[in-house]
Amino acid sequence: MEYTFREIERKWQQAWKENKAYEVPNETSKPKFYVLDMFPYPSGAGLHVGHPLGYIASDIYARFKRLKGFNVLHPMGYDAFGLPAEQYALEHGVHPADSTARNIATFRSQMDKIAFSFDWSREVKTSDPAYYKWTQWIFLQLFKSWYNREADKAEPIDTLLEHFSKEGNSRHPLPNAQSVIPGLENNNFTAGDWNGFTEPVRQAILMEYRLAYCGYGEVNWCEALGTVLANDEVINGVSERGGFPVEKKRLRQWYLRITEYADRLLKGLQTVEFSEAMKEMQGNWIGKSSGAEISFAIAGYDAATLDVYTTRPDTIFGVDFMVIAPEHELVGEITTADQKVAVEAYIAYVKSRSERERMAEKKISGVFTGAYAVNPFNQKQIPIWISEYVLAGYGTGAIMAVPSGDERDHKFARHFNLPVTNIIGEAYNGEEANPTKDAKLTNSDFLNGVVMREAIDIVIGKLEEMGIGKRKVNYKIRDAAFSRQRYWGEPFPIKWIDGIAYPLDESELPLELPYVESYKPGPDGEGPLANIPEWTASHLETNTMPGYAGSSWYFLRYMDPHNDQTFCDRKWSDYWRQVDLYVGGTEHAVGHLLYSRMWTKALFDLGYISFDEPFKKLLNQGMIVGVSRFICCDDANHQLLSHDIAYRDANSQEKIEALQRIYTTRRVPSEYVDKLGRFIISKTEDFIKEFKLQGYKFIPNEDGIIELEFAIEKMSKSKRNTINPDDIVFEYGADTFRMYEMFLGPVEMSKPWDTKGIEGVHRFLKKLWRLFFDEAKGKLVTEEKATPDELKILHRTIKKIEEDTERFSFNTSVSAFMVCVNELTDLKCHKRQILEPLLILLTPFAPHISEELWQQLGNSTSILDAAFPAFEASYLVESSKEYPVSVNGKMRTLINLDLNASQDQVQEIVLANDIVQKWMEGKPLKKLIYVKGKMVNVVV
RNA sequence: GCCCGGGUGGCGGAAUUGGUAGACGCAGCAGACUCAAAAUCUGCCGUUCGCAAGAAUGUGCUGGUUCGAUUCCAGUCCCGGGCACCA
Repeated sequence: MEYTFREIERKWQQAWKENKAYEVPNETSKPKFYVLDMFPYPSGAGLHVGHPLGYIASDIYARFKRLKGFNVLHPMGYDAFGLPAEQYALEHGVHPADSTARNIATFRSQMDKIAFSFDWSREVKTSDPAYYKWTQWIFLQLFKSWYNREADKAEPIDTLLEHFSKEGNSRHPLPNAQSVIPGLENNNFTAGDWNGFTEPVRQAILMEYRLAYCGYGEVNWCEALGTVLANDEVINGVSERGGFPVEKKRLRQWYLRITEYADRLLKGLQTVEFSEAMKEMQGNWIGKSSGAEISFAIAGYDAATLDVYTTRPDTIFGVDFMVIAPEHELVGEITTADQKVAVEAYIAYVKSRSERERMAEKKISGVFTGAYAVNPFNQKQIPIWISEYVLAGYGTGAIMAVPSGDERDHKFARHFNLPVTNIIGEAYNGEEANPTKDAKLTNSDFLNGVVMREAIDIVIGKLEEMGIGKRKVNYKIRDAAFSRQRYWGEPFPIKWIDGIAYPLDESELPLELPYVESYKPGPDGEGPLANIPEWTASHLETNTMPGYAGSSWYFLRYMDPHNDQTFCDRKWSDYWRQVDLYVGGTEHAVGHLLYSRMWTKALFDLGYISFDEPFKKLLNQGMIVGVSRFICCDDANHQLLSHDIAYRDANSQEKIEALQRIYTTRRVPSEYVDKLGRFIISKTEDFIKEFKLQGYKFIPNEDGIIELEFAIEKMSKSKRNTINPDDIVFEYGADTFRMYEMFLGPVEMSKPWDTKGIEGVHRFLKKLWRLFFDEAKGKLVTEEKATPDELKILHRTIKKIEEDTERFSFNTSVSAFMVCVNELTDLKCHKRQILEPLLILLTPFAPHISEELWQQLGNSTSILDAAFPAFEASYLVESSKEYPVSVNGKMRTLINLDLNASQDQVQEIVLANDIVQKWMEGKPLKKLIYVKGKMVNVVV
């Protein structure tokens, strides 16, 4: 009997489907385990071999946990709303709903061929009204909540109303001190004020507290995409999708008040198992820094103080100038008449520069305002400058510049010839700033001789005493822009009446996205929904939610996917709780992962779930990159040459360079390349036709082969270097494909796809098959009792696979199978006692062949329900009495030492001494060291 | 510039975390079976010297700790990733 993988795989996939083998009950006595993949965005390109890497890893782990007796939730779905589908719609006139449905069907068929153990009965699609009903519902909960800083948690807005009507906002000042509320003189009000406010004023105030709120703000506007983007969707001044320019624009936007969660998002990182790199990235994004806010008096100007934020209050005597952002509110007021022209010119110049220019050039520029601040400790007058290197959006938009300690301040001082006060003695060399915290202060009045690190607290204490400063923590993270001027997203369940946002009633959900023929932008930066008369007539919000809305909570919906009464019954979220293992790429480090962590915390605060971190352990899979091939091309002579022919004489760098001037290269799509990376000769005609190379001739080498050059690149449809998993599965089977992807290397690592290596894994499965069947003799399996050597092989393998799989080392697991099968083949071991447990071990990796052989052994139930075999330590003890000995630190040989037999160390050493002495031909032994109970080291 | 990773054969990668480096696989070489091919099997496969047994050397580089270092420490050079006027 042969290993007919296509037939076997089709048969079992069918059987598992019919038996609903992967459906997971909520009600069971088993312990739970939740393994989740980041669900895909169903793009039109379909899956390539890089995509399933993480899915295979998580599938193996899920199946492994199932064998170990867990009730494993392992679902899959689609992140179906989003920009690309709409871009595609605009370009091709296909409705996003249609193209998305078609793409999902492709994804599904590709995934089915790889035999993932997903419970498809729990599938979710974020664009499904039954799903986004609850996305809208959660949005409403955020809208109807505020963050109580005293309790450090979100609460329903009603509790805030209670505070307001009893005591105004004295205990709960506006989260954003810079907020401007029309009709409210300053941002503080009493209970009496509150009760006297009109409804619009009250609503405007409440909006400033809501966790999901609408306001005007500087946003990242992308003209080409016609929408606003979140900070994490903008990279180096261009959009992540498409690379279009992004500019700052002031627009009405919805936001999530994620800043209120900054500290908890940071602290929560300590409770989850994310990679250090991932924690670092999130930590950077949140960007916590602590220091002080200091109010400087402005000479001759009493109306306001100049407030700066600094992490280094210890350097206060080194402040040589102040710098404020060009947008700073005081600019107009403090600028002296002399400087007015220069300042206005500078502000005009700054406005003329785009975000990108600013970032690309980093020119030192600025202008003096003519005004002076006063150092509160020594009354020194400090000039106030304006420069674009100070950002309006961070801290107070003003800094105290300490050129001896800060590189940017130092450059600025140099550029404008400002004096530099040295407050760190020899630690400052006069050439460049030294940001140390460990120097002793000089020129610093009462701080002279104090180490800077310690001076920080002293200064803050003094400032607080004087009432001109306070300890302050700052974060880089900004509230997340939550609206898109787009069609293909969740509509906001909000109605605008007389400028006030009213939430829809829960009974009105879902607010369905209307079907439209055109996705053209609406008027005045509004979304396409503004083009629909019925929509605007009902005063509905015309923006839609961003792509990350639906993905911020989908892991909860899988627990209770068909519930139409609530987003997820508390009973089931209490059972499944956190995702135990979350697998996905690093690209979502500061987007999706941060947002879903915030939503989880908010839902936790509001009492809807019982945990406040969604993902317990995060495994980041690497990318599988492609190998692109290029053919050497001699355009002058119309020849396409085998690489070795073209570069035959390239024995020096000069010659190589000379040849490179003669030849160019042309990209060869993967379908023209064989497994060994050579051009497939039979396709020359097609290639010439496709790339319009009429008259070109192919020049193979002596062996009739056309060798190609290669480069490692990211797989992409446009580069035509993708490998479709369907093709691999067709040629080798899903089991081989699964094992090979794991065998390539650690899951976390990026690596190039190399098709030729897959043969080895395929050979392994055939070899395994031959332990059970011989083509001529038929069934080989016997009921004979296993020998100790065979048992040793089995139990060692069980131990290794269990340990390696538990620590996600799937590549070494696959190797362990190969070693085991090689050894059993050598021993001609065909015993059921050995082979049956081996099949169970293999099930997570290669489910089809395992199930087939399992049934062939006469088992009546599915191997999916088998129990993971336990190893017996007794078989693992080394039977050999030989131990390695090192002499002078070098491992020399094995000698006959019975260390296990004796518990008495002295006896062992004597024994070793004896033998080693003999072995060393009488050379004296100076020292004998007993190490680790198994190793004897001798120093001569 | 700052912060994380990582440098091991021709290649992908192992090494129980301080104990015989190079498992497993690919590629390569030699052989068996075969009319032949495929498939399968066996042996060899870091470098240098040697007919061989064997010896020396070897985990980016330079030092250090140790009986013993791919593993720990210091310095240095490369490669990959992230952040980047955040005061």
